[in-house]
Amino acid sequence: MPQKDAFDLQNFLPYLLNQAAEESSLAFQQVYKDRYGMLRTEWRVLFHLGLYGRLTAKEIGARSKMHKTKISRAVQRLEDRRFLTRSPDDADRRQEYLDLTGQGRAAYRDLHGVAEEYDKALSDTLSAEEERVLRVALLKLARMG
Amino acid sequence: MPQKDAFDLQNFLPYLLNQAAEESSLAFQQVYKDRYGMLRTEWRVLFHLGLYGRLTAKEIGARSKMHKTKISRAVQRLEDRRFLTRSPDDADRRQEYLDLTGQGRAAYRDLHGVAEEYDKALSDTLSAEEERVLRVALLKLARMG
DNA sequence: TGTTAACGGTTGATTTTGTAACTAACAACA
DNA sequence: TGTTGTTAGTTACAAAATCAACCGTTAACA
Repeated sequence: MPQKDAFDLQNFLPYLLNQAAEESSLAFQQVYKDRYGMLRTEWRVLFHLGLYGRLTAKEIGARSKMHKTKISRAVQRLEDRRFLTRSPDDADRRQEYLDLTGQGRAAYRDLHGVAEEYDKALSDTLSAEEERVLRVALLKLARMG
Repeated sequence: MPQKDAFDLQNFLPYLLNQAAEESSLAFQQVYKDRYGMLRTEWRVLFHLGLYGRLTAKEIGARSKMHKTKISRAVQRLEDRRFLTRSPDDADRRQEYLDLTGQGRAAYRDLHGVAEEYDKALSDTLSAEEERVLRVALLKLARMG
């Protein structure tokens, strides 16, 4: 009993967004995994530190909306692999500052370049107007702007 | 050493898509989880069968791009909970046909309605033109059209 | 036919995530 | 100060995703 129905999966925004997100992250994911053995959470933490400099785990959480346990584990792994260091905050000893190491900054610069190129390649599959509207709409849906 | 940089995370399409996808699936996820104890993979299998009728696991894989192990386990769980049944294909005994049970169809109809309403609510945060362009762009990025 | 390769689907081991409970430090205020 | 509540971050355990190896069937073709 196939339902001929106007509303199918491809019209459902959450599904559509998920498919587009998955498809569009695939190739980039491969790069940070192959080159640096990183997971998505680790790449995100690295990017935050590369972009904004010294941050605490909490600040990364506020910006990225990742859960604190994810961040905690990503920081742990990045520290193990010498991509970042921690330093205690003497004013509030519950938290610690995170800084990229030289190696971390090198990885960040490398991946940042790859991301920028990759973003350009994706944008090139769209018209200028499509791209502009897409970014605005996504920001709204992600409630980031 | 904060890098003042034009290209930050919020400009990176895969990141933006991920954030929008996550944010926009949250509320709907809650519904199929609370009402039917389903996971995302299970909801997807249910929807495919509800929309297109009898299918094999392989056909679901081709349409949804989910990995076959995910589908296998989702089918297993849906069968355990009496949302679908399997029948052997005598012409090719490697595969089996999947059909929703009455209970499965009822769950599908319910969730389909919820999805449609939810999609409408999401669309309402966008202008008509934004919505139109967004859907086209997402289909392109997901390589579905 | 007999052999080999490919296919649909499942299973098991490992990795990753999610949820809750926890520790240590700080804050508020009697 | 002392008590109570909150916060930053970690850990333990359960749930889920991933990956490779696997089983039984079918296809290809010598």
